[in-house]
Amino acid sequence: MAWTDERIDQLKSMWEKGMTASQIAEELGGVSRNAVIGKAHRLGLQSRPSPVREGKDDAVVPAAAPAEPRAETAPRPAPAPRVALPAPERPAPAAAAPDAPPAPPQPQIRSIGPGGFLRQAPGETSAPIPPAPPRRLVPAKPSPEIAGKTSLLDLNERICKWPLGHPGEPDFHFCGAPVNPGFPYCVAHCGQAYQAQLPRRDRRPPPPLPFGGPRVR
DNA sequence: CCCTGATTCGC
DNA sequence: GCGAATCAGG
Repeated sequence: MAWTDERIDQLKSMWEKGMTASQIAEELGGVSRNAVIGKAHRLGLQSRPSPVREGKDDAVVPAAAPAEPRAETAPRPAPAPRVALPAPERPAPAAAAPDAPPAPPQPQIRSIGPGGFLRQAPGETSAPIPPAPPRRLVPAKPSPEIAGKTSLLDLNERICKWPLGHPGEPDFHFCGAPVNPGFPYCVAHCGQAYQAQLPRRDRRPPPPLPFGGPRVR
């Protein structure tokens, strides 16, 4: 899959929103997590707190580190906080200071409501029209019967995909046991899914189907 | 084990 | 430029 301008824009946008490389890769499709990370770096996107990178630095850095061990990598400023909430408190607008320049627009005191929207500030007359916080959409759980069972959405490389029940039934789900490595099913279901091929002479011809079933070669 | 991002290096 | 492999940490 090629890095088209559109996909690069999507990558930039999602990276800056703070989505993980895995999420971005999944969303874009056709690329791996590593590809996303590699591309992000090549694009010069700002790196983010990595579990690896921030291993040390207590009081060590300011104390004795004017000498740069590596002159190549520019010093990375501390990552900005992902959300900047308005200051919790503000002094009243300067009515007692006639000489003071006009106060810059003051951030309103707002609180966060359920769902992440910004509540209207007290005394605020016009609706703030809160920008909906970017949220990652996740599929809703289909039905209560499926609770605790392995649904289609739970499938991955390492759990058994053997279907139990039938699609459309309320409790249709999948086995979910750990797979037999290298196979899509657990050991038990591999036993059902795969059968040793017998020599021709040992094969029993299938009984004739009443409706003239699929042709057997 | 699962996950994360960073880095390297052969292509 | 690309991304799998690898590293290193949570």
